Amino acid sequence: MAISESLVKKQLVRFQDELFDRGLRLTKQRESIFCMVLRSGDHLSAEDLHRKVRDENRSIGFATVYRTLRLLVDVNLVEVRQFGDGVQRYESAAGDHHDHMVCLDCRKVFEFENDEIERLQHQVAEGQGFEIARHRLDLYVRCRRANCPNIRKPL
Amino acid sequence: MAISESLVKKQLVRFQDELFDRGLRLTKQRESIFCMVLRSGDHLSAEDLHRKVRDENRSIGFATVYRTLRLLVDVNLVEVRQFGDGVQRYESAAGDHHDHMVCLDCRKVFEFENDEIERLQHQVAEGQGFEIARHRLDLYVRCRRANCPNIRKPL
DNA sequence: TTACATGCAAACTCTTTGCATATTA
DNA sequence: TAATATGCAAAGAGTTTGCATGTAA
Repeated sequence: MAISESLVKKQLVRFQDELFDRGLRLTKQRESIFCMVLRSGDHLSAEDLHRKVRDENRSIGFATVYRTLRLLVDVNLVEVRQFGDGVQRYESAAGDHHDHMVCLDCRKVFEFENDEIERLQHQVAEGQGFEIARHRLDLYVRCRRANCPNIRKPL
Repeated sequence: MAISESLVKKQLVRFQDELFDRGLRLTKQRESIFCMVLRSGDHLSAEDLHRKVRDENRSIGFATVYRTLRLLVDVNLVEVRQFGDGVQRYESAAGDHHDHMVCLDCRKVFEFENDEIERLQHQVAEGQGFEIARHRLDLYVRCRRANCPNIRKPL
């Protein structure tokens, strides 16, 4: 989901605070990477992010991208997704919880929320004496629409 | 889920048929690997399977395990699972559809079915003009029970 | 005897780590 | 200046592929 510029600023402040608490620093690279995640509003892989961030900062390395993403995940500002193609994708943790619908043809990712499904999940888990820490619900669909480019190899 | 011996036989026949249709052969290695998936009733990684199958056939190689699993997945006799630890796990496709509950402490995998959740998923997808090809619902839980060994590193 | 299957090792993809250098408080 | 951060390249983990050899119809 896309994010407002004021929320971008808020998130950056939170990142800075988390870093400060750990004796770490908000560098240009870290800011650039986190901003890219926030502004894109998409589900980007480390490679996607590296490519995009290099447009701003020519010499940024893969290792920095991965290290920054791990840092962001550790402080709960970013969440990791995996849609079954062996690549991790990253998304801002700001905003409401949602699940994902992935088009097997064009690989576009749509988000959705359904409180009733959430409620039933908790009911199922509690019925067996468990407490849900987190969950993942991915619907793999075929959009069958004219605007589906269907250009990438199917999942 | 564990599987009856009669179903194991039935599944092997289906495998043989699929192989025959493609001009391929049911070898000792392929039989051994598929039987292990069927009988274990667990969610095993390629490494798990390789280790177990080597007890029967000392010289079996990793490549054969991977190649056989891909073959089985291609003919819809086996399904792939990924619970977020970067390892693919394999499970017989025989038996009813079910979702998974994974304990973050002991990594034990429990299966469950909930028709109402399934129904709502289809409702969500159709509401947006999509048709579900498949889906994945994983609940990550903490069992908090005395019998949870909690010995492996958490996911 | 011809095609398919295997085992081994090498290659591959994605991600992490080691290390010397650069940067920041 | 002392600690953290970076970029590069090398290492890792999991999986796939190339190739010579083995095996089955």
